[in-house]
Amino acid sequence: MASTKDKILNAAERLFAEHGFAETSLRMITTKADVNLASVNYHFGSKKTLIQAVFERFMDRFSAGLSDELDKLDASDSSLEVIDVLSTLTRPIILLDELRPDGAGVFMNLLGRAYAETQGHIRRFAMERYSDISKRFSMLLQATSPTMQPSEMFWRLHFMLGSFIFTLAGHKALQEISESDFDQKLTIEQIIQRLVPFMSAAFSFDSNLPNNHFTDSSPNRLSSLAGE
Amino acid sequence: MASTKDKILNAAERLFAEHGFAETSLRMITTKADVNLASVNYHFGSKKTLIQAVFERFMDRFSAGLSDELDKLDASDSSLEVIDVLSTLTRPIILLDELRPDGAGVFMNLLGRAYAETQGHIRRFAMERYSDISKRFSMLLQATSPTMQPSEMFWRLHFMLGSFIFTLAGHKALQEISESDFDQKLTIEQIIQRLVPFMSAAFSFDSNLPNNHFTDSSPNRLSSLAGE
DNA sequence: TGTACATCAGTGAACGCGCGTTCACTGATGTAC
DNA sequence: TGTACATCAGTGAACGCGCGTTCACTGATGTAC
Repeated sequence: MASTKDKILNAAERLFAEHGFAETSLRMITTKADVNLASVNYHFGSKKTLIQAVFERFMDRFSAGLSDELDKLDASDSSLEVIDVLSTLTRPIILLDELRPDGAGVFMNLLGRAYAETQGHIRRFAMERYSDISKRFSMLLQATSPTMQPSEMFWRLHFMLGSFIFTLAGHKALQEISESDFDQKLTIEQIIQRLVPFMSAAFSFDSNLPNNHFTDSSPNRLSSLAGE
Repeated sequence: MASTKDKILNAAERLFAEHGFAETSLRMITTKADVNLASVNYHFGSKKTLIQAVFERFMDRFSAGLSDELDKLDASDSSLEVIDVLSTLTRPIILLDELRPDGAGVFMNLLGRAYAETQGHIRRFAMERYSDISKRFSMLLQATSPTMQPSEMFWRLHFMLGSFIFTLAGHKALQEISESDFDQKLTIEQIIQRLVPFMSAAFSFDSNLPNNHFTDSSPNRLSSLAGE
């Protein structure tokens, strides 16, 4: 039998992802968890710190999984390509999804909401607590593209992050449309396996090379910025 | 002097983007708009339909702008590349941003929240009302990549949509980090001008060609799916 | 031209409701002497 | 071994508050005869 604390966390993570933070009441959580209303404030202090605890529990599992994958990458002696680094995200996400129903979707919803916060107190907390793993990841990515400017790397990382969060947070709706329109029900794993090569191709794009016709069609400030 | 109805819409769109739908009360809106509390229900019927009206007003301006750009593209006789189609998104977004303070950020926030809705009543409404312009856009994109499977196109469109929404909705935080870390304050336009070529490179990636080493490193279900 | 009625935009105050939080309390287990 | 006290997990009921919505009403403008 799970402890009261765990029962609250389990119920909360489902409901937060389903309805959002503000739209989920403590009464909904405690009813679903089958615990006393006051026990949330007893164990977590407030609704705000409960949200933080739910996010933290997911993030810890994810970053542990990612850490394992990065270890494997460090151990291999072949030279790293962009796709090798991005592929390390796959298994940690799948693991979350297997851990509990729609784990990946719930996690990405929480992550998206954390990022969307205007005040950003969760984001600030996350950037501090998980700076090691995120630095490790971006150093490996940097190594695959040694000539890329750090600022360009920064923007591309966030472009990519947006795709991952948006797609996986809303994967249920997308899967439904895909099934009704194309008779093709993709699993989460298959979605990620489309997303990873797609993003790798974008990452590998060299904005310094005028090897494309884009630069002719409009003034391209990209190359001048990235090249300075 | 703006009408009461417009004053409500103006105040609401700012506050929704800043605090979200649920966290913005009608009292906050009517105070900011300097109108009577009951006038929201008088003009819009309920909070729910007010949200819809705010979203609709933004979306109408955006789709009108995009329609103009697509007209220009139809008029040109040169053969279209992916980047030409994606570039049509730039000006309509900039126009929203010039229309009112942080217009692009507010719009993308609303769009993101509309997509994140589990029940999706806004999404359903949007898909119906704006299906013409979105079909027109995706047909042009399809034309640049005639061999791409429709299902692959569908997923890539949403991967891209995620990047746009996520990046522009949170552009203020990203701009701040960029400025403090790289001494480089990008405008919205400059962000889009990094995003568009990045995404174009991803779109142009041909998953059917085994011209990359990716397929060797792990079982690649992509090519088999896309190639059937 | 005058009167009666209808429509419309807006208002001030109140409604009931669900919310997060608090508080006094219980009962079980552990610790000190 | 027995007693007193402390700590901990949990509970039931109530608290005050802010919420969206409603309602009776006002005053201005338009329309019919």
